[in-house]
Amino acid sequence: MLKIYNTLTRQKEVFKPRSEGKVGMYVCGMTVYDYCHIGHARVMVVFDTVARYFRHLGYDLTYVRNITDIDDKIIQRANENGEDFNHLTARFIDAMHEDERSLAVLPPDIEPRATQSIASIIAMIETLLAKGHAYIGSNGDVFYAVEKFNDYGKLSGKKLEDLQAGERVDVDAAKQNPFDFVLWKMAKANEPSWPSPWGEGRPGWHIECSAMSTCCLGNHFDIHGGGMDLQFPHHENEIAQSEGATGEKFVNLWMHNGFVRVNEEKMSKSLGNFFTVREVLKQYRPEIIRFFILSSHYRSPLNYSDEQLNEAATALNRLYTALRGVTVPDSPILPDYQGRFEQAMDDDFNTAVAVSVLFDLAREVNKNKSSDLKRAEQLAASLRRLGGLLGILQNDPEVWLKGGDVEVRLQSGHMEYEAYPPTVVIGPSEEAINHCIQARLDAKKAKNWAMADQIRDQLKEQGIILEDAPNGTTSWRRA
RNA sequence: GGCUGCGUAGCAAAAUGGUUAUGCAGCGGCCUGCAAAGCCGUAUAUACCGGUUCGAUUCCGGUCGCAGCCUCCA
Repeated sequence: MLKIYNTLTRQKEVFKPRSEGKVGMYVCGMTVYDYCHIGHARVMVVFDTVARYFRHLGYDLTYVRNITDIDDKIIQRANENGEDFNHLTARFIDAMHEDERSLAVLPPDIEPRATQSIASIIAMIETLLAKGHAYIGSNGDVFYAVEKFNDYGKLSGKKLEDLQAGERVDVDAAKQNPFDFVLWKMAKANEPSWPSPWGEGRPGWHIECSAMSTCCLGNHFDIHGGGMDLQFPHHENEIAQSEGATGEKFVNLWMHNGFVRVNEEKMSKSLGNFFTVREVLKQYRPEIIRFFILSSHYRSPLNYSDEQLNEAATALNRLYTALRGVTVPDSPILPDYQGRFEQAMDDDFNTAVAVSVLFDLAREVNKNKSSDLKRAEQLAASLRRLGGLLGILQNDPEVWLKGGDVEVRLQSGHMEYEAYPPTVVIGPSEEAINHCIQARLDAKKAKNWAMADQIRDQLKEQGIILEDAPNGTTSWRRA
């Protein structure tokens, strides 16, 4: 029985789809004026994992994640670069897809873009005006009137009278209430714009999500997700817009993931303390990042540091080490482990516990390797398949363990969405390593332990760890 | 000021009204020429103060500390 924490009710609820066996899920995606950072990666990985699990449970899922490809920051950045805004967003959409692909994030079913949804945005604004939820301000912009929506604040638990308007930013004189927000913004000279009943302009940020989500999934759908910081005002405003326009309930269940932090502080663009995915990828392989994200619960804060990433790498090595040397048959997942795994995931997608099941499985594989190979193979198959549900452990173990430090080369620009980023291994070549291993085997045969140990130590300094097997062979991996 | 949420062993991170989380690091042992990996065993915990209870880390109240939102932000 799947339970999910609902921000709207502040508790875990048994998930009940609106329509038997079907799920509609909308997640707020990126504003594409820069590269994705680890915080964005968390959203992608978390909701990808949610999507994978829904499908594993047999739901017919429609996963929609939008792209905001027009807003003030995009215009500003394009101006700074002396670049057409369409060109700018195209570049960063490509880059985002590369990052996603490297993190084993499966593409959403629908990826609507604001600039391709202008007609439905305008239609929704017209409805809001007609119903008296919106007005045209003195500057020509169309605003949403928050006071006309009784439930305003129900998601974030805020009351209009408690909010501190103008505390950090000047209040726009064109607004009737300081918390009214823009639905349609009039274009200044040389700004990108679209024709509308109110003049040339562009949509406000919040309206695009209301328009795109209801357009793709219907007026009322199951799940809406995004980062914690979108709770207010973005999601609050989406509710006001959508419910104001349709008169129907908008979303049953709101999911919000926690922040990635750096030194106990939110990683964010404005603080400038962010690490882009491609930056981190220079040092860590993508699966390590994914594992790092999944090793804590999606609603908890996640502290980013080298120590954490290194630990994730070590942990992942342990899982791959268990898989090493075992032929993994195409057998079903062992029921007891599947049960434990699902119990964890059913509890609000508790990936941390799900991962711990993988470690238990790894121990059992290791234990049975020498005594009961058949059993070990079955366990390994379960380990690999359960890992697959989380989007990890799909590499060849030998290849993974020989991978070590790599440089992942992303080719921004116009790479095929499907292409996996090529990795470049740092350190001695396989040929050189094998040569050393042979020399050491000879030394061992001559019982020249000093020589054998010296060779091993030298390799270790270069990040190569040797492991002697009982049958006299030596295998190696990169640290 | 208003509203969220959090405080678990050396580190990270789950869970639970009474019973092993898990990973890394540590300690002891097995294995090994010695290692590595693996296996077995083992230590260290629930911010503080009250309350409810036969029993609380878990529920309730308070204190302290931390983070987030109340501009844009995943």
